[in-house]
Amino acid sequence: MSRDHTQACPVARSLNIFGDHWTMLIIREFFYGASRFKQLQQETGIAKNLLSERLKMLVEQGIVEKTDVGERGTRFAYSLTAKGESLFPVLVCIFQWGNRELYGSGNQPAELVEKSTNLPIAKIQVMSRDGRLLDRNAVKTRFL
Amino acid sequence: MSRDHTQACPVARSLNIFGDHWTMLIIREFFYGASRFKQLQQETGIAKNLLSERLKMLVEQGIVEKTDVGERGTRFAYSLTAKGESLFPVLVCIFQWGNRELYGSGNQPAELVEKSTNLPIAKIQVMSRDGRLLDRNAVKTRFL
DNA sequence: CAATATTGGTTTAAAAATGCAACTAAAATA
DNA sequence: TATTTTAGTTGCATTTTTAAACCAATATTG
Repeated sequence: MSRDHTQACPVARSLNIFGDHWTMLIIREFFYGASRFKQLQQETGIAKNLLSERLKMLVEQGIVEKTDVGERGTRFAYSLTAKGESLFPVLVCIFQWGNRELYGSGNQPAELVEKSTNLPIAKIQVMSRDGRLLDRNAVKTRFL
Repeated sequence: MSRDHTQACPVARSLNIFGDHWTMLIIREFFYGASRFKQLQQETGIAKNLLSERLKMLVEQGIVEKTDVGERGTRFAYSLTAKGESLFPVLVCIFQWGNRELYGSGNQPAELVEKSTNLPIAKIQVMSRDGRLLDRNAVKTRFL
């Protein structure tokens, strides 16, 4: 990745971690159940050296854990930490945006459903704490 | 940006558009009210050639509009289209994740509040259509 | 148990993208 | 009219990415 953003902004700081072509795709694979290096590499199509670097970075950032699974060997499993799992809404949000805006209606390749009911999940929206829908003009950033 | 993802996945396709170091930061500036080239460049810190390229791409993608504001001149204003505005939840989601996970509690540089009340907005969450909270294990991707 | 295949990488070189500074033309301002 | 500002473009050095080859340890097969 290119030089880090230095701004004291949560968006800029987040982009320092997953603001690139591959990282969010790796995270997606974790949500789809991948855990091994090979899986991650094949499912995303990323080059092995980049995957290696990205995983190192994600482990450093506390987003991914690396555990030994080969009886004192060189076999490892990668998985999301709690911090990594908390990216779930971000991933869902990106999924939903792409699905709504990047395909003709009815041409979507997939949809997110609740496992137990098979029903589509709700559209993610920005709301007030008492449940009113907020459009972008109703929200501002308050600097602390 | 690097070579396009070819996967038929809404996440991969979205990353082809904003999966880089700068694009989401440019979008952030639009939500903060920027409209001119100079503003976007100064607030984000992006190099001018890159900003130029990114804006061209965003206009092509139908996310940003370029309008002439200088009485038949070379003065322009950029603004989000409806497609661009629909990135608001994605941006909010990234903001909230960064704010919760990347700073010690109480050290957040900013928070998102409702303009009219000054109260913090709700945390964005993944829910079923009837309003139940869904964790990542309760959701799956159904391919169509 | 020996031979083969798989995993989880590292290394290298070429291609592409980024960062930075210098330059420019038109328009706005003084 | 002179100066400044805007909205870029151009060129070059640096950094990243891509793709392929290579490797050691482990697991699987016969």
